Amino acid sequence: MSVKRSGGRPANEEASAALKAAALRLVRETGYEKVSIAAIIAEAGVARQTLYNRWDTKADLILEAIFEATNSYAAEPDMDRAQDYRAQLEDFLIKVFEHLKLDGATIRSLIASSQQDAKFHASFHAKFVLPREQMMTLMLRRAQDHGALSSARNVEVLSTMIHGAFWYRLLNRGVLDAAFAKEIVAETFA
Amino acid sequence: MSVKRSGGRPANEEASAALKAAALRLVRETGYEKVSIAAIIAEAGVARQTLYNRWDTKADLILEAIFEATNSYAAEPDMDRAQDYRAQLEDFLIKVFEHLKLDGATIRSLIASSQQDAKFHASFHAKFVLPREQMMTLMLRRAQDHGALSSARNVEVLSTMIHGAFWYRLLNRGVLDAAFAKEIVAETFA
DNA sequence: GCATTTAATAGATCGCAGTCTAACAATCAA
DNA sequence: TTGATTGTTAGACTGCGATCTATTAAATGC
Repeated sequence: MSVKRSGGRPANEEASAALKAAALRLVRETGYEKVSIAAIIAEAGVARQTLYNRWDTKADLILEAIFEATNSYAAEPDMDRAQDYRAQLEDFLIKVFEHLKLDGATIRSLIASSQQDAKFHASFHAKFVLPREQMMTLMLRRAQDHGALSSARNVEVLSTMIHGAFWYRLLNRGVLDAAFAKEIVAETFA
Repeated sequence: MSVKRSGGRPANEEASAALKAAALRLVRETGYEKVSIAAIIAEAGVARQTLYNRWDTKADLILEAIFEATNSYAAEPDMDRAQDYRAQLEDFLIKVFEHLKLDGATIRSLIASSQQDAKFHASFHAKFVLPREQMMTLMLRRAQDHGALSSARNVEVLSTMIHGAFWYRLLNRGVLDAAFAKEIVAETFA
């Protein structure tokens, strides 16, 4: 996949790492909108163009920084619970909500950015949105295959409704807690 | 409600109307992001400060322009169908989706703006989001009161899931058509 | 008329994301 | 060593939303 290239100065990997670290720290500390590119490159100690050599926009940088820091958790459903599908969904939602306490504000800003920039929307959707949607659909389908969920239900639509519910709460600054997770599960399996 | 005031040049109502008309036309024609304040005031033939005397931000102006142009339709559920609650919800969703074909892109941009500006979020939520959410909850509650929907369901959560589903589709450029409306209704009354 | 108050206007200014330029640095191939 | 290629740097520049300034205009009360 790597492009053939002969010669040329190699990109400085430390610069990339410093930029991601600076971006993540500043954004979590100060908030996406209040952090300027100038502040990020000052903190990372690199030139402005070095950032734009690697990422197209501020949103692309922050997405990658957040993604690397968080794709380790809140990503996989708990397989120890493979027999109790309601509990598995509830645990999964609780873990997602837990993560949103840390990065919810940033993710809201990334969703906003994705509405204003078609190119960023495509990469945000592919890297962040779609995998989570597919995982949810998979969980529901397994529940359906094992009879925990009626075979008459449309799991894709249900998945959209569940994801939609917490996007809606996130974007409208509603409460995202364990009680809400329980309520979603109750409606899903009603 | 109007503040007592003696003297002072009266605000020019034509300027407000011209600004809203220019904003609405340009935004529908060109798209929210591509329309500049400079273009709007040029089209309306007023000074920049005149716009900012009336609205705090571009988003506030566009919200009011869209709102005045559209709160007439897609706002009320069809009372002729007060006996068939599934059909009433389906019709309502279809009407909302129909409107989104015209202004969906603009509303996406307003949702994005509301994530980046707390003050605008408050007014967008109060004027646009909350009334629609309450209407949906009311429809579901009536269905529940008449036995069309199980009394065990939580109508607030259901309302969030339904609204969430089409926010999610809207923000992710998914298809919002009559088939999706039918599917949502099917899952809601499942 | 005259002082006061509020609007409208043109245009300068600010802050910030993103682009462009020109000089310099690090690598490979010959 | 030399030339080609790509990366880094500092800083100028652009575009746009929003603010600020100074001047002029339209209303009121005395």
